[in-house]
Amino acid sequence: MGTGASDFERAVAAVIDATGPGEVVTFGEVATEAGYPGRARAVGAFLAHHGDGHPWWRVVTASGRLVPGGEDEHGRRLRDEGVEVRDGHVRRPRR
DNA sequence: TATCTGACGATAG
DNA sequence: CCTATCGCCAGAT
Repeated sequence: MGTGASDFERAVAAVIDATGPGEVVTFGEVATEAGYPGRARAVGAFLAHHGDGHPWWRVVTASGRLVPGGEDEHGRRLRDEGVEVRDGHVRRPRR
């Protein structure tokens, strides 16, 4: 076994799992931090299918936009950690 | 193998 | 703030 998850998924999961409460990161940031710059979409795909078990709610788009279709739950989770959420979007983590 | 889709990113209008 | 377009990659069909 060793072939289950790819290095990409493993690295991405590690970065997301390394985030702390109240901390917000973007998909592109996670990809870059994981060592795979430009794979922001792959990060989203990973969370969409394997996000369970990881603090996926701490990951938002580069514009601070929350998960489309799950803004209510996403925003609720972030607010629960002390993150300022405004109308389905969080204060831009990147300026 | 080709094509489509999508929890992305950036730029342009 | 919005849509449109292009570039990017992984998984599904």
